[in-house]
Amino acid sequence: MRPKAGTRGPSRTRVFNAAAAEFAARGYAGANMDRIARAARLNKAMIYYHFGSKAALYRAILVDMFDDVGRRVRDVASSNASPDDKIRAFVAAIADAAAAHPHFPPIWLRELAEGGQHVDTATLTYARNVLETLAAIIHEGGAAGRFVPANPLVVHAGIVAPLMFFFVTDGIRAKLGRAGVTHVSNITRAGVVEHVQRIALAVLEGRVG
Amino acid sequence: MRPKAGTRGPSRTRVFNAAAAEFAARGYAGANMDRIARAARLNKAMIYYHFGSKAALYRAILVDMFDDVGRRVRDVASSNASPDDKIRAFVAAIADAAAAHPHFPPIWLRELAEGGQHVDTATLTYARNVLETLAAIIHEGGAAGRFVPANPLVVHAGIVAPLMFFFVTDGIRAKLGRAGVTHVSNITRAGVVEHVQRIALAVLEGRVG
DNA sequence: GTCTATAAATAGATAGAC
DNA sequence: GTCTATCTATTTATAGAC
Repeated sequence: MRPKAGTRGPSRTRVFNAAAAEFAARGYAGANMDRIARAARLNKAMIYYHFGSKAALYRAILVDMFDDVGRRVRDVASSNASPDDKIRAFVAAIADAAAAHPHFPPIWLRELAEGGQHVDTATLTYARNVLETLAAIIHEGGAAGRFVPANPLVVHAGIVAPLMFFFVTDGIRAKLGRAGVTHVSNITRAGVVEHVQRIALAVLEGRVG
Repeated sequence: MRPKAGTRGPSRTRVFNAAAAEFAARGYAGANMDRIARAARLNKAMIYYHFGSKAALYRAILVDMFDDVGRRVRDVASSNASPDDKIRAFVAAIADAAAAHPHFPPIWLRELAEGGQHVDTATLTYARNVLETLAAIIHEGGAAGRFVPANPLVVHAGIVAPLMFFFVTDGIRAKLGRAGVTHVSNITRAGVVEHVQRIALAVLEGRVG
């Protein structure tokens, strides 16, 4: 197995982490190589020494992200929990991955917004595996007579979309709170995860209509 | 040959439409003033003549977007439909606004991803009004004994997040389809809207847990 | 209102020393 | 592996003619 990004030498790791933060905050086009170099406490030439180009650097971050999510999700599917618990664990796994890689939600959201422009075949395969894993859990639950038939892509979107929204709207929720909107502060990560788990199960168990 | 849609009308409108498409496709930083000018079949100087700067042009599009969504949503709330139907109409209104302004979902999603960096006070007020309108409908349903208490922000996210995902993932869904993922083609706008309506009502009527 | 031409700044990428 | 210096292309923005 390829070593995880971040274990391959101090300067490469520093570049990787600085770049992840920069891409998350400003997007691919908005990201600036000079700023990444400064944040990594290195010079710009070192970025090109380690990664070759801005695009390659970005793709390395994408692959690292999906690699991790994929691993977590596969662990869930290969456990011998009940289908219900696997769905709960699937939701938790996505949330855990997002919490472990704070740059993940903004980067992924932007990638969606631009139609997966920077997603190469390798990255797409990782993303696809996450989806297929969920599909397998749904199928398993159907075979066990616990789930009704459901489109895996729709269920997936119903899980990922609200979670990404939650992780990404910290800043905006704070802005709304300062603008006088109530109900802002009593939204917690655990609460959102539980909410999403319940909705996913209600859908899969045919309790929504 | 007839001008392309979006290049008709007075020059200010042409700039506006071309810019909306460009910002949607490439984000604020990725958008290019030359490309906007070409798409509007005008020269770049005209953009500055009409809007002054790239940032001002972008903000004009943001305000226009939220202004329209706000109008549609207010119409829903001020009708005398039942709370259930108002929720259904609220969901449909968001989807209609997104369909009427195809640039809306990608721009909004990116804006979320960067924490509302380009959202000024005016835009925030529009966004806030949409939320308060939903809160009012929820409150009304509660007073009528039809809805259980629910956090409006959570309900709002549960509606908007999946809808935005749907509108924004056309390209990626096509990519996934070509990569062999099944269940991709039988996702329709109407189906997603109905799904989201049902989930929102299931949540508000206390049927999810 | 509309255009051409260009200034001024920025940013991705590379050369070459150490 | 790390650095400084720089090349080259791109891009926001403006000047000024018509």
